[in-house]
Amino acid sequence: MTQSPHAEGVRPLRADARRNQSQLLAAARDVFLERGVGAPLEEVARRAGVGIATLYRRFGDRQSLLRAVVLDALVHTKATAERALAEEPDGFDALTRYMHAVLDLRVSAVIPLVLDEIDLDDEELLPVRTASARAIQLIIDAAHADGTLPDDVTFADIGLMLVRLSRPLPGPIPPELNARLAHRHLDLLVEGLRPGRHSREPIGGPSMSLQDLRESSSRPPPTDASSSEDPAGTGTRHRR
Amino acid sequence: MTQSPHAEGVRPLRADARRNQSQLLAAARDVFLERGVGAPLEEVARRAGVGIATLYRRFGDRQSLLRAVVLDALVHTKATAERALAEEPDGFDALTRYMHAVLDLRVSAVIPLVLDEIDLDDEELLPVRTASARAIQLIIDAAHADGTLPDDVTFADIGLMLVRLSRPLPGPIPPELNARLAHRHLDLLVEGLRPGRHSREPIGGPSMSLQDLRESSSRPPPTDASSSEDPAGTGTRHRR
DNA sequence: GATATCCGGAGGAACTTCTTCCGTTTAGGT
DNA sequence: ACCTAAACGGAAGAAGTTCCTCCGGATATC
Repeated sequence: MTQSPHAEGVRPLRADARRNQSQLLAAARDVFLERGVGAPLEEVARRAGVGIATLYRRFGDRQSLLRAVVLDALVHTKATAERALAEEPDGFDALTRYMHAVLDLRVSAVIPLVLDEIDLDDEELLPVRTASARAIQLIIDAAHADGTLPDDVTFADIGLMLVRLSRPLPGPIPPELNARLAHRHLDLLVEGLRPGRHSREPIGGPSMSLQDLRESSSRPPPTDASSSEDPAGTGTRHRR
Repeated sequence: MTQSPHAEGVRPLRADARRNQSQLLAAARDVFLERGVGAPLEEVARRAGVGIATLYRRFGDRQSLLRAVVLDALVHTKATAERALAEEPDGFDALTRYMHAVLDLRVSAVIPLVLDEIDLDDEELLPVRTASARAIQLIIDAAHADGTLPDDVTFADIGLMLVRLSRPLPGPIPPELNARLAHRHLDLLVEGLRPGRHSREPIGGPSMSLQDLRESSSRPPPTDASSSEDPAGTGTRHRR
């Protein structure tokens, strides 16, 4: 996943080892998000489809694994933010796009999770962290500047709402539904609850009743009730 | 906390026992919310300020405790919903008020949490559950009816957003700040992100920078940057 | 086809959590 | 003020998890 900037002199990993490493990283991100940073490492290994020994071989201990997950998250977040700002002329559009993209990374909630587990201020993490924060701040500044985002909505608001939206909902909800709900709820936040806004399009994602919700753990989620697109249900399409 | 409908023939609990029971219930709710339903019962007891034996004396096992927490949650939710609907003429106002009140109960996220741990369909829980759901649905219907809530915003949307907002944010955030942020983020959802809405008042709660956020685990949260009220910082004041 | 690199899973050590038991404390009536 | 049934707390053995290393076997790469 990460294009690891392999230091010179150290021979690169064998192909299978590299593959396992990135699978472990992805699995760790998901497991830590779902069950907290104290989750059993055996579950991480299992979900990555590798043996526990491989996890210990790639990442010496829980700390290193956490650090790697965070580093990965920061790098991707920064790239995502920069791309959004570069490609969307309107500040609000850039912000919206950034937020949806970050949800797909399933990454924003990792940083607060590890806050009392690892040191974010060391020389490896600090620069990436600063750069990432700056990239996000640029988007927010842009949205403030062209008046499309109220001044009292700040960095922390955006970041924390992303944390709330990124965390998988508790209970036996299938991951795919969870992802679609996250995007729908982001739409809800972005478009607001009140009606009568300038020609509001219907929000994306499944419009579910309590009944639907109850059945969602067994059956596949209902097709979008309010809109027609995304028949394949890839789960990555959404408004805007 | 609950006015337990003491069955006849069974002598009522002694005063200290009753107090401990409700403290345990509150502690259990918080601990399960923070660390999941698998959290050590010893921590529940510690937070309730009682010995572990007392927990086992009041609630035979983890299951019973979970059931009691859920029951408590449902009863309070229902009451809150009914009060909101009765006292607010406007549908949207009722909904908003209900949502803020539920956040204060710190209760909505418990139901999904226990979904695969206990049976919600038995004869004790089912009626309360149905009644509670109906009360909420009434509010939503009212808001739909007088056009203050878009039709495609459903029961599940409201419920799940409350779950997201009720769960304490991960990381070392003091509980009091967590509560204020939850209300602020609800305001964000309710009022939306876009500016220029009909004379929007500033949203409540701390308007924080990344810096503020970082320091929030050690220092007390900053006084509201955007508004002046709530100098005592009781944490229960918010917009609307 | 040789070999350095990597893999998986078993298994003992260490730790966490559960749950009961019993001597001590306290509420509430007289 | 005193008595007693009711309730309490914490210690401690049992049971269950999780950690982490070691080694025989598999596989990528030259």
